[in-house]
Amino acid sequence: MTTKNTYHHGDLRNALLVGATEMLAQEGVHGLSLRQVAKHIGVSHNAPYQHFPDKEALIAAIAEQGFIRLGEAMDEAVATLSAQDALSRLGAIGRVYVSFMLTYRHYFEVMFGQHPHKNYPTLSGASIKTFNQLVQVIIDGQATGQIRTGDPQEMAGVIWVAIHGLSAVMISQKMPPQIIGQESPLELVTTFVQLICDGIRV
Amino acid sequence: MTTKNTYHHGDLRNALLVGATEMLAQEGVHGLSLRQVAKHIGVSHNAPYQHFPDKEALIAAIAEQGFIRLGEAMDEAVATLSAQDALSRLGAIGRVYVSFMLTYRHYFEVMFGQHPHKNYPTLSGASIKTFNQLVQVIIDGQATGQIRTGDPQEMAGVIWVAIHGLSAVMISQKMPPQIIGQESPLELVTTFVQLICDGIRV
DNA sequence: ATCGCTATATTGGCAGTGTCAATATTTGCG
DNA sequence: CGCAAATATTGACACTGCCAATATAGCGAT
Repeated sequence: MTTKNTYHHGDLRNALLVGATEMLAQEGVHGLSLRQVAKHIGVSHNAPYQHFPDKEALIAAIAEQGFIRLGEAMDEAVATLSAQDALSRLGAIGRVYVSFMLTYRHYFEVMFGQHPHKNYPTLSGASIKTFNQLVQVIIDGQATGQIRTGDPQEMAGVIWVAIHGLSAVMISQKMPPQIIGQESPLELVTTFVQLICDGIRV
Repeated sequence: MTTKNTYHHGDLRNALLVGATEMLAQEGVHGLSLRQVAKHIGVSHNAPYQHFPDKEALIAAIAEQGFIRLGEAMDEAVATLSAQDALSRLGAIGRVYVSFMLTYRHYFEVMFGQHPHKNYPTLSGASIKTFNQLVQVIIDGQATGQIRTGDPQEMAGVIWVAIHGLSAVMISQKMPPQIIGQESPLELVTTFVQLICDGIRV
């Protein structure tokens, strides 16, 4: 049933994804090895190449899953909050985003990692779809008059980019330590979102 | 003089840094190989280990240089603008930051790349120093009454993090393509900085 | 049922990598 | 001058991604 025969695994592509994600969680993207994943699953070191042309392609597939899961988490966080309360929704999204990245920081590495040039259409499709969820929250907020008029994509962009930057900085642990570690990460997100909403100028 | 003898290069540590930075610019961090750098310089494949315990240590040294150079560029950009004009200064810093990262995107990979755990004190020192330049601009802006009161580090944090996120998104080319490519990158920075200054809320 | 085609998986091999150990060369100090 | 420390070299090992050739399984058409 689950394992039909030694030959012809039957669900190798998925097993590879799961195994690679698991290994990624432990070793990070740097320590992710196709051969190890294959060995862990119990197939030969070349079996993965039937389902992914590259190591990079496997990584892209993991990244795609990451965007999908992030989108689901954002959906959950927003669903419980009224569309009337756009600012709370933004805060909730921010907290979900950061905590997602901090929890599964291997996803972060892979979702925004170093493979910009090549084209993975389904990956970029997933990322766009997730981003559009945030845009929708902005649009709703404008409809209820809580968010000023203006291009919602641009505004969503600012928020996304700021939250993303915050995650990046927290994960890399290389940037302003004055900021990191001062408050709890999630409180920090709330502070940031408020600052973005209110602006900095007097 | 410059090359004394075949043995004992004389300035290997620096030559390694230069060579590795060069190769990084061409191949990216993924394609950076200690052995290739050594060969390019003309030393044996193990010579680097006299000056860097790790490949990671070499990368950390490059990252440190990156922060230093970024700080210098920020200094130049701010120097020509009056302290009275805090908002222009912020815009200028944002543009310098993004254009630095876009121009030397290998630096970006390395400055914020995947080596969070280990400790490289001089690296983190360099990054803090650079960040503090931005904090100073905020403080000046508060002194002249252009920026609202509040913890300058927190405010600098928002800006830094947003600009950093913008760079990250632009480099990874994986996120909202609705945003990227719409305007020129540097115009986009200006827009973003304005949005951050003014806030999003009505 | 069997033939054959295609998808799937395997073995073997290659060039390249980071790093360890042992060795060689040079420099500089007593 | 001599010798220890610093610096560089050679050799080796396990590991990596990926290519080529081979083997096995599944499955529709006859």
